Amino acid sequence: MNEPLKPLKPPKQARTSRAEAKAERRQQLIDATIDSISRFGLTGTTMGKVTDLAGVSLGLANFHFESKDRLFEAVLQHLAAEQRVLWRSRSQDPRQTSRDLLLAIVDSRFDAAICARKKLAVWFAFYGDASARDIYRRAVGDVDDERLEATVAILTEMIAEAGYTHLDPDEAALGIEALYDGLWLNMLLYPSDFRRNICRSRALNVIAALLPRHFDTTPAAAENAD
Amino acid sequence: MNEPLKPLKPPKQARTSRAEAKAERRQQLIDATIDSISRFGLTGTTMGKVTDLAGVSLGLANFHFESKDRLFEAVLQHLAAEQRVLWRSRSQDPRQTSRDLLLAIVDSRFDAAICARKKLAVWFAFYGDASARDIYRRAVGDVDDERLEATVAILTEMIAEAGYTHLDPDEAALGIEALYDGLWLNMLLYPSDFRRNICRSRALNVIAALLPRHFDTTPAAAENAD
Amino acid sequence: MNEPLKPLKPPKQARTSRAEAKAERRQQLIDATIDSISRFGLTGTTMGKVTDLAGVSLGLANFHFESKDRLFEAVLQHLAAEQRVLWRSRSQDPRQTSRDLLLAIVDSRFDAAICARKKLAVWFAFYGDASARDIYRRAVGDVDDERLEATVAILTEMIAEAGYTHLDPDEAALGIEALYDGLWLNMLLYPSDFRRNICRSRALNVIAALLPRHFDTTPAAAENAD
Amino acid sequence: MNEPLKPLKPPKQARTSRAEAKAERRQQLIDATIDSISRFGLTGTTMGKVTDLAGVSLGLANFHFESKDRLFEAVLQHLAAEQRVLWRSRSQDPRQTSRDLLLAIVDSRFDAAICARKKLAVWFAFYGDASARDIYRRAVGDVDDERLEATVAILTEMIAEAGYTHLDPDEAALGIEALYDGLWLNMLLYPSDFRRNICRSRALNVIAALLPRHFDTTPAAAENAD
DNA sequence: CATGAATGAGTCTTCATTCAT
DNA sequence: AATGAATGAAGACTCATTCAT
Repeated sequence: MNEPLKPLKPPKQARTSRAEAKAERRQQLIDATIDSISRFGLTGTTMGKVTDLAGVSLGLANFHFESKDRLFEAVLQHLAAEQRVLWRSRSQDPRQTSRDLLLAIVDSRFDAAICARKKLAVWFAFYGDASARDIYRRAVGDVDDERLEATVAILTEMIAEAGYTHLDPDEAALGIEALYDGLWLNMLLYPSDFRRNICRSRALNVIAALLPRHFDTTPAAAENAD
Repeated sequence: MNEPLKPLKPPKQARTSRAEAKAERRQQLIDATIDSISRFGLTGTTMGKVTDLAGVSLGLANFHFESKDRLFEAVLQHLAAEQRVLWRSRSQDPRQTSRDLLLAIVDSRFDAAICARKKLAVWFAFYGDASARDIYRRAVGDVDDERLEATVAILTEMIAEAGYTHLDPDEAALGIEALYDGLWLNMLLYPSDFRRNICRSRALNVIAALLPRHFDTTPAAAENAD
Repeated sequence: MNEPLKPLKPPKQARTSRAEAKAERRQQLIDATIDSISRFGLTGTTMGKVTDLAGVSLGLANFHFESKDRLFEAVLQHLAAEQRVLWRSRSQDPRQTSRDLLLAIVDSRFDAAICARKKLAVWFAFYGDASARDIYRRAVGDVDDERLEATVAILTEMIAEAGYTHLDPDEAALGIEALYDGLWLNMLLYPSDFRRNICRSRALNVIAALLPRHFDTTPAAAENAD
Repeated sequence: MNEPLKPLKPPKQARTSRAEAKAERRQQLIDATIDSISRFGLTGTTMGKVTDLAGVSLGLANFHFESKDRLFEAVLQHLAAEQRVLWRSRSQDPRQTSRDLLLAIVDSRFDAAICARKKLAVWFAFYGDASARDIYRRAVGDVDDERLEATVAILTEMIAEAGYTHLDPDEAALGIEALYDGLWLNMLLYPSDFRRNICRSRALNVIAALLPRHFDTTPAAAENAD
């Protein structure tokens, strides 16, 4: 418990410009914060631990971020942006079908870099803390909405294509998004039982049950879609 | 911000025996803790706030529970027991079909008393806090397992009844349980958009898609099952 | 650390009169206090620990003794009285020489029951605590003075008998009494290195050096005097 | 009783380097702790009183020393080091006889700076507190041993020089060291009756009785040796 | 830019004492 | 007599934030 925290990375490297050095410091602190939250929780994350992990002095965190809350906000924005960029980069091709676009969302949701255990811990730390929930909504509410709307649009198209009558795209989108969250929670709470790839195919299984005409419904096929 | 916290209940009532009075005090403190966690988060919940809300002196919390952690543990055990009792009481009748038994789980998961916003906040507070996760597992891991196993057993029976070949009961059970959790998260984060009944039927929609022979697949029918 | 404290003695025994039962309870609490101080120090001795060790309820200590300080005072008085009674009982015989009387003091100072480690711990606990020093002086100052005066009287006689000219009885008495205390401290701090009998003969060695005509000065002889 | 504690020294002085300022602060806190223990005992010494006496903020004590126990350890180390340095500085000269060397020990034991009442109180506070005894042994056990061994060596030489046959150097060393402790206790408990110089010569009287060939045995001579 | 000493409010926990039963 | 629930003041320690260097 009292062992000193080891910095995540070697102290310094060859710098380039002034602005880049500054951005580097910020990122260093954000990474350290993610690390700390995942290890000690939001409660247990102190400016001291963050700066220790980042290998910088205590004062520096308050210099780059105005306060602890601002630092937390930056962390969430970083994570949301990371996920958004990945998703967008996989949804660029105009030749993609609606099925491709839905898979792009699933794949970015269950990408190895995205749902690293550290990062899941951060998300749920903010969900779980009443006072941090405001930070959450302020920082990533828009990104959440954007992705949900995209899912609705995709499902609307798929439902039209398949001619389903019993499926409401809004309803289905909300159900699917909720499913992702639930699976993320499983990965966080029981990481050894719930590996990333298994959860991804589990999500696809449910999606396949909802949209049988677009997805082969045999488990084997779902695995292949990986 | 500094306004004094009002006690949840009138200070005292007609007492009975000494032991009952003690149990009453314990419950009073547990209720106050739930209230505090939902309002201020795990981070923001202090012994002082809890005892203020309970309308008792600061020292009493440490007298009845040995420490803050033990108090938290008691809170989780209370919540888990409450849900388990409700579920069990709805699964008593030997004439219930497997469909009935599955509905009993859904109904207790989305029961008004169970998913009161306060209580959802408590669950996710513990999910989200790294150090509280141990408390969570210690306090309710068994109950979680029990319910999951029951779901697997029910689904195994339903799959056999319906003759599905593409559905694995373990997989489906994990998916469904994850869905509940995800919907709970929605209720917590966006309570005005995600009302309890809507989430319940949203869960049933997905279940119906997975098990079409047991559940009518039209949304209207799902609503009726309420 | 958290193991429950076991009561020193079986809870109750056949009572006799009312007054005796009361005295018994008091002694029970005094013994428990000695035990607690020796194990946890004055700082670490709480009314709760004392009553746990005594196997009685918390309220009882405040019933028999008015406060913690009064309890402590009673403890010191008990210890001082015990030692005084032993010394007096060994100084009864009118045929005793001055040498015998001095030995009676040494023997009661290094009696097994008197310098049980527990009790040494209590003495030094009170010496060492600034605020407890008043309690100490109030409780046993008189007994200390009485024994010192007796020593001075004995030494005065011995010096006269031996015809020493270089020895002041007051000085010598103070030196000898200080020596006892120093040896007691050794027994307390390093109990395995400083056994009671060794310390007793060590005291006698110094006394023998001061009063060679009354005490054989060979170590072997000192041992024999035991 | 509630009068505010006055800082021991004027708040600030001309500073030098950063590191020196830090060491100064540490010493300031150690001095304040000695003051507090002597006035209020170990029990009555709180971090708040210490920092008040030092004229610094509460948090600073935990910044410089990790905890109350560490602070106490530092205090003992300081006192032990102070005494050791004094003794060593008086034992430097190679021309010193064994008698000189023994006097150097006595003189540092009864030096005005060393047995200031404040400091005596600290020593006995640690002797008397069961839980503090570990701190004591850890902090100064080695220094105690070193001085005892030196005394044994000196006595061995003196006994050889004088050709005593009845005196064991180990025994005599332990007796003499115990005597110092007992005299210290007198100075602590009854400061008005037991002044430092009187105790010093009282110690020398006993030493003279043990080693008559090295020390003149008349009281007057002993006083002269001051 | 960067450091880290310093502050002081806030939190958990302990504990002597009281008092209704 | 005896119990033990209840009180509330007090203490150790933490930590976000500031600021002189």
